[in-house]
Amino acid sequence: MSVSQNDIAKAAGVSQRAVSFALNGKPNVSQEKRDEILRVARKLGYRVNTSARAMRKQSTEAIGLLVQHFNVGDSFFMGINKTLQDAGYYTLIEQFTGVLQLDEKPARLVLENVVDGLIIINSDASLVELLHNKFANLINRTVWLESSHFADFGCIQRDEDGVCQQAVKRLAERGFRRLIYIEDIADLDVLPVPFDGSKPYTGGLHYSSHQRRESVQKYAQQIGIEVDAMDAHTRTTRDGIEQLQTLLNQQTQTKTAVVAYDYRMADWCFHQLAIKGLVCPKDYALMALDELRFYKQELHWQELTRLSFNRVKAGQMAAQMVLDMVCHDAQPKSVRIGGDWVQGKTLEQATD
Amino acid sequence: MSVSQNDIAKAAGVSQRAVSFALNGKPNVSQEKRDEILRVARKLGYRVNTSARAMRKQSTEAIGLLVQHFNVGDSFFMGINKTLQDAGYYTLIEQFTGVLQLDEKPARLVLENVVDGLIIINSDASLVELLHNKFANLINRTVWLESSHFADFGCIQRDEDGVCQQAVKRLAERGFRRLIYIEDIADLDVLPVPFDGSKPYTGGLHYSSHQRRESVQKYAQQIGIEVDAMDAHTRTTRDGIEQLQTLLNQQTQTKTAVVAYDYRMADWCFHQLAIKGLVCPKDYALMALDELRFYKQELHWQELTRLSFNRVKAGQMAAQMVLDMVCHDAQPKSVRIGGDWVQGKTLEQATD
DNA sequence: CTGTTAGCGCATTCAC
DNA sequence: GTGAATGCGCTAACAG
Repeated sequence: MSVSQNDIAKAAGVSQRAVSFALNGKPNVSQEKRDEILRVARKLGYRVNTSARAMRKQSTEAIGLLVQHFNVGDSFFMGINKTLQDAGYYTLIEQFTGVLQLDEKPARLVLENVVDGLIIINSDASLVELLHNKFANLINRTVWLESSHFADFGCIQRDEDGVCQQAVKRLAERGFRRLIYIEDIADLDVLPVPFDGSKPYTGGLHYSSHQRRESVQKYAQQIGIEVDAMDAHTRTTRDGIEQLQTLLNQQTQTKTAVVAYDYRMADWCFHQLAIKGLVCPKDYALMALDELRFYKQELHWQELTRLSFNRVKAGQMAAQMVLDMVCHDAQPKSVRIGGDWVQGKTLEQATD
Repeated sequence: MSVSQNDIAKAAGVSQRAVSFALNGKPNVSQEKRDEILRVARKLGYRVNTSARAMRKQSTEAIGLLVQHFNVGDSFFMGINKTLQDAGYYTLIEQFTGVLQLDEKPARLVLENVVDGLIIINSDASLVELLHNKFANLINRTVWLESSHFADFGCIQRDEDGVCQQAVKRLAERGFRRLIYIEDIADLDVLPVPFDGSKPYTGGLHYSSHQRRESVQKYAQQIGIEVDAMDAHTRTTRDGIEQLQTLLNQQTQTKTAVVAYDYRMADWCFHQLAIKGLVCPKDYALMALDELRFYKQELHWQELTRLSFNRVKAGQMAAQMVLDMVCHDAQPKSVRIGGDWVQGKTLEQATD
């Protein structure tokens, strides 16, 4: 069996209170007793019982992470976990698919008093309602990271609009007068089934899908730049590339750039066009509105011009925000985070 | 404050024992009392206090996930979390960098009695020693997933050797008599620093880096196929592509295929060679030994011939294994999991 | 400055 | 079939 504070107290010939105080670095224990207690504790291999402490303190010192899917979360996770670790908090992670139901397993995180606070990544509106209706006590201890929900406090989003504005502005500066905006809004109902037979993510489209297209068009129009927007549907059909090729062939004298929704979309364009014999940047210019990468250097394709969103930092911010809520009952203001411009060779006239 | 079983007992006019028994579906409570208790519990919005239960049951019903980095874990996470959820267990996640020290934050997971079992992903030998020396009680409740450690039980690895054998065999069948094996063993000391200023992963090379090269060479040699092995160093220098191009140009009459360590390496080859004007599969054949993707369809590059490792399933196996250990004191046999051959257009003579 | 003691919420044993 | 009583390991109020 594991050794308790009581065991230490007996072994060291002191009271259990002294042990608790010594272990937690509190005053009112003489230095010699403190030293002796720590010595014995180490010798006996004492380890706190987190459950007991949590019960007593009415706080689990754990933060829950509710995610729709894991495949975009890695950089967020790193930032979040690092910050929580440093603050002495545990990270409890739970995946839910689509709309979270109260009777589902992932809901235990909020149902069973296991977390002091919550970080919710990539959620849609349904979860907001659920939390507001059923868990009002949690709502001001919840941070919404990259979720469609954006209220006065507790929300962190990438500044989609600002990023698009920056992209259009930079392209205009480089003389581009026509943009082909390409994204990949999959029809969620017809997505193929993953390996394990489970349902694919059906929580609705990420809000950025609409936002980026709209914002690019808006800012391009303001400066008088022409935009052709298209949807590649790479996950359901395979014919997007012909459409893109046709659009590129319409390129007359007007300098044209392909603006991809994100790194993957750009990747797909590059690959598919290469198969068709079109080489970037010789035959066309290309940039991505989002990078979706962990370490900067992990994007092998350093030639890609892109707006990179620092998700590690965003994760750190989210964790700090939830800690402020939990520890100081604060209501930290919501923020939108901009993107970092990374100039690569896939854009002609690289002048900076 | 939150409502306890005692509150329910008072409200329903029964004893607390009855409440506990009713809520946990145990016998020795009359049906009418049971119904009434459940009704009251629902009305009052009762939620279990996980800490109290854990303390009483001497088991937290939580499994810890110790990871070196998050960026390869997504598919593992999905499988693991799903299986643990279904079994009613929580998933506690903690990242550690390089060699885990006892006085470091991530070690709290094992230090503080917060988990019933452990899944360790991508660890090197140092952690094995640590656990054996200091936490003998945890060692037979630990599953090593994709870690360099491979003992009699509790280990799950991709069958590196078998996968390479399969790759060589299939390439031989298709008439390839020369292979260029390419990988990317970065010099870890000179890796650029990530966004956040933190140290990059320095836990040593993943064992597969050595294994794949060796196995490919071994099996090729057995059949009399020539192998040129090279290291691209894409993360530190940029000149790997010239070497690859040179090797490809040496292609005389012998049918040659490029065998990439993983999807990313293949991706890099494809991109860089495209920039040089070399198109796949016209100018060269290409395959990857590992896919590293979440959903099958998420690899936009469906043309890539690859050996795909089902990490979601591996994650499920890992979770099941740790549950068997925790719940039934079992010592499940270690396993090596093979790869699935996915035939794409990047390999000529696709005949199956 | 130190020891005693009372719960935190739950599962379970024991007497009835 | 049921209620009273116990203790898990810990923190903190209280008394000495």
